[in-house]
Order: sequence, then structure tokens, then C-alpha cells
Amino acid sequence: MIRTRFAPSPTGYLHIGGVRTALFNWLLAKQSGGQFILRIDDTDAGRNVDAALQPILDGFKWLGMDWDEGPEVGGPHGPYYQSQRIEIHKAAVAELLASGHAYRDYARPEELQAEREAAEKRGERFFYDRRWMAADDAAASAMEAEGRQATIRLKMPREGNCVIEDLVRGTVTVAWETEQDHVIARTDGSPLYHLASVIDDHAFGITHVVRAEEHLPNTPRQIFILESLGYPRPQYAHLPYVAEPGGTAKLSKRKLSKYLKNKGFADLLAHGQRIAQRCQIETSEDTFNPVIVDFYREIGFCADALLNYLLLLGWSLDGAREKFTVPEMIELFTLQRVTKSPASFDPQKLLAFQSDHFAGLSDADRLAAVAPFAIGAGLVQSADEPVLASVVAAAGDRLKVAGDIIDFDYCFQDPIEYEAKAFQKRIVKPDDAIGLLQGFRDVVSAAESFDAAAAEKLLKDYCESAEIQIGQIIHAVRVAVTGTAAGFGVFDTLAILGKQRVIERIENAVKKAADA
RNA sequence: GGCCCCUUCGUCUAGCGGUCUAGGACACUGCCCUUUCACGGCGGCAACACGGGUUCGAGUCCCGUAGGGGUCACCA
Repeated sequence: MIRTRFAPSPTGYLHIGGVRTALFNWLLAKQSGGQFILRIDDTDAGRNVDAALQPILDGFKWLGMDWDEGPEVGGPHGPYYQSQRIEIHKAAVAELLASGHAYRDYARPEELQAEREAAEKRGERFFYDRRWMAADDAAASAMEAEGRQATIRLKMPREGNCVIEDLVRGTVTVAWETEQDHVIARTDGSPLYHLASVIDDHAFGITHVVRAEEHLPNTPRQIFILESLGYPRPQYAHLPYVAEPGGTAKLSKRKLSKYLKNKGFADLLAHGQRIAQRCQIETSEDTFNPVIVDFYREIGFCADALLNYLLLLGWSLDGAREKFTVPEMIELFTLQRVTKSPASFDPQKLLAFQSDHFAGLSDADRLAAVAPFAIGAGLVQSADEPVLASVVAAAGDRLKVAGDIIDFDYCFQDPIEYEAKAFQKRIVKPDDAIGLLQGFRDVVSAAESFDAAAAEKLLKDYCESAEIQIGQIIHAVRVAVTGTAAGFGVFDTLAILGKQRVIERIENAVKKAADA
């Protein structure tokens, strides 16, 4: 039975790299009928944990990555908040102390710092010589009499190798002598992360520790802890990190200004900002950006498309197939095919996946996805308004994300804005444009029915009677009734707008051209 | 700096000694389709970091060099 976990700290946001790690954990558990556990690493005494955790849980829910044990759902191994497990961690510390695998250390931070700097000055690496280690209770009392306080340190081995069999990296060997005597409990007795993590993984019955590679250097000390306690080793799999767009450094949420130099990243952010602004979506500068999962939910990405893209960031089936449904991901994912080198986050490819995925949905599904944005932007009052369905159907794959409905705002409301360049080129500049538009307006006024087919016939008949090619007028019509040079079919557009609006807009355009 | 990891087109990757004049996808780009835009179709550009080995034969195995990255807290 495979049991995996993801252990977010309650920071208030879900990082894209974190999601990728969580996804691999989730997939691994799901494919074997195992469990995926969410443990909250809140030992940092973070204030307002609940508020900071909510966006993360919401992110998981949106993505459809359900957890079998953890916050909200509970489970047989709780509590799932690390801060509530301190007594368990302390007991482990005591056990380590009693068995001689750890010791009380009375060094003061300044003293250690001074030694560290001195070693650095000499060009040597700092190596703690256990100078303030309390060999026995008497020594401890003596140092406490001096006003010193003890941290608990691991008494790490100083010879031999720590050999890690990693499921993605193969065999990794680290000489024990390169390891420090890591602190596992502060002077106030509170246990540190690495200790807590090992204890909890064991308590939760985690069989596979799948995490980002920055944890690889921490693994020897964790192995020392668990072996000292007589725990079995879990299987380890260290994933390459997700790198910044166009770069090789680890993707971080704090380097936005740097990523903005990447065109794909900047474009995607701008795309999102435009949608957020039009749809009255409240955004915080902190979390509304392509490094954070919220961003995608808020502008109308499909969760499955994001998952599919993330799946390919460091994993491939065969180098040819790229599109996977979630059930297929679960079935086909293997750690064996995880890449060893970091994968750079490519916003353009993500958008391409989303665009493709969205185009593949039914009109009904796309309508449902688009509706909240149309309502938010004030385009319609409710999802039931027929015009919305018409626009969604006509727009087809021009909608890449649900929020893109705002691009067709001219289908819903007046007045419209005319793009200066298009207006000039299609209406002002051609000598005959105004006359033709007026003529077409008259034809429209006389029309009895006005669906797309009728509109097409109307325009074509008009061209015939005026003895012109359709190309001579159709651009002017489009610009006159939409204000823009690009969009879906003109006949669909005319039908959606309706006879009255078409007439009004043509008249407005003619007047505007005359004023110009 | 120590330790550890990584290295195929701009990016994600396929490749597990010969089928590689290195394949697919995104991006870019040419043409076609077309009333615009988008889609689609057909093309194009573009990579094995370098140097030594091993081998009849190396992108594929070994060693070295270079480069990149991660990590070195009484953070998680």
C-alpha cells in the first residue's frame, strides 16, 4: 500500500512548483489505490494559520487533488497539524537523547557564529567540535550554572557513508564526515522541522517520500534520525525543481520583476490582469501572478489543463504523447520516467495546453465556465441569457481561457469603442465605405428576418446589386458594428447583435467618420 | 568555499551502443485555406557543452574539464 504526503506550510498561496510536487505524490498514491495525505507544517508558530491555509486547500480542491487524510477530512493518524504533534516530537527527542544518538549542547549562538567566521577566514569549512556538549548530567548542571541553555544536537556518525537509493536519481552517496551535528530542538525545547518531519512521516506510515531536490542534502540527517529510532526507511524520490521561465534557477515567488523580462510570462500576466480588471476580480499583488495557482483559477483556466502541463514538467511518457486526462495520468505516471534535470516553467506552453483543452470542451461546458466572467464583467445578468450561448458558440476556439469572453463585450453592450487604426483603415480611408455602409443599412432596415443565414444573404445580395466584391464592404461592416478588425464570423456577429443594433451602430460609425 | 545534483533544438522532452543525415510538442517562421482574427493543413529554422578514453561502432558506457543549480540556521 503506497502512502504519500504533501506538507505545505500555511503561507497563503500555492506555488506552481509545489503543486507539481503534490501532483506527483497524488498520482503515485492514486494509481495503486493508496492514500495521499496532507500534513500542515505550521511549526513556525505562524499567526493566523487558518486564514493562510485556506487558499492552499482551495487550490487543491480546484485542481481536484483530493486528500485521504488531513485538514477538514481528518483520518486515523491525526492530528495533521504539525504544531499539534509537538509532544510526540519531544518524546522522540528524549528517546534520541537517552539512546546516545543526540546530546545536550550548551554552545551559544554567538560562539558558534564566531567559530564559523573564523573557519571561513582560514579558508576551512566549519566543523563543530562538540566543545559544549554535555557529557553527563554533572557537566550539564555546571554549564547551566553559567547561565547557558541547551539545544539538542544529533550525534552524527563521523565515518562511513550514507547511501541513499533514490527512485529518480539512483544511488547517492554522502560521506558522514561531511555532515554536521544538526540541532533537533531549540533551547526552549521546541523540536525542529527535520526531526518533526521524520517522526510524522513514520507515524503516518508514509511509504514514499516524494519531494523537491532541495531536500536531498537533508536526507542523510533524516536517515540518521529514523535509523536511530529503529524506523524503517521510506522510499525516497527527489524531484528536480521547477526553474524560472527562460532560466535555470529555481522558480521563486519573490522574483517577479525578473520574470517579467520573459515575454511569455509578461504576456500571461497582462492577459490575466486585463481579465481581472474587467471582471471585477479582486487581486492581491502577492498572489495574482503566474507563479501562484490562484492566478489560473481566477482568470478561467481549466484545472485539468494546468495539471496536464505540470505533469509534463519533469515527466514524459514517451516523448510523443502530451495530452492526458486525469485518469490517464493516474494510470500512466511512473517515477521511473521522471527527469533528472530541472524543467523551466514555460507560460506560453501552459497557455497552449489550456487553449487546446478549452477548445475541446462542449459548448455547454464552455458556457458554464465563461458565465461567471460574463456576469462579473456586467455583460449579462445571468448565464441563461441566450446571447451568451450564441457568443460562446460563435467564438469557438477564440476563447483560450474562460475570462476571454471580455474580448467580445461588443456583443453585449453599447456604446462600443472604435479602434482608431481599424476605423481609419476600413471606414475613413476607402472612398466608398460610407456610401456602401449607408446602402447596407437601408437593406438591413428593410429585412424581415435576421439570423446568420439571412444576414449573409442580405449582404451578398447587396454586393451584387451594388456591383462590388464582398471584400469591399465586409471589413467596413465589421469595424462599424464591432469597433474592431478581428473577431468571429461577420454574419454570426450581425445575427447576434440583431437588426436594431446593427442599424444604430452603422449610423454611429458613419456619423463618426463624417466628424473625423 | 565544502558537500550533493544536473547538462540533447530558445523551452518541455524522446533517445536506454548500430534503425540518429537525432524524433515529437510549445515558441518563431514560409505557404495554403479564408471576409478579418483564430483554428486547421503542408513546409522551414533550430540541439547531442568540451576533451580524453572503451568499442568494429558513442547522444547513448567510463574519466576529466567547463558550465549551471541545489544546499550548507536554535526556517520550513
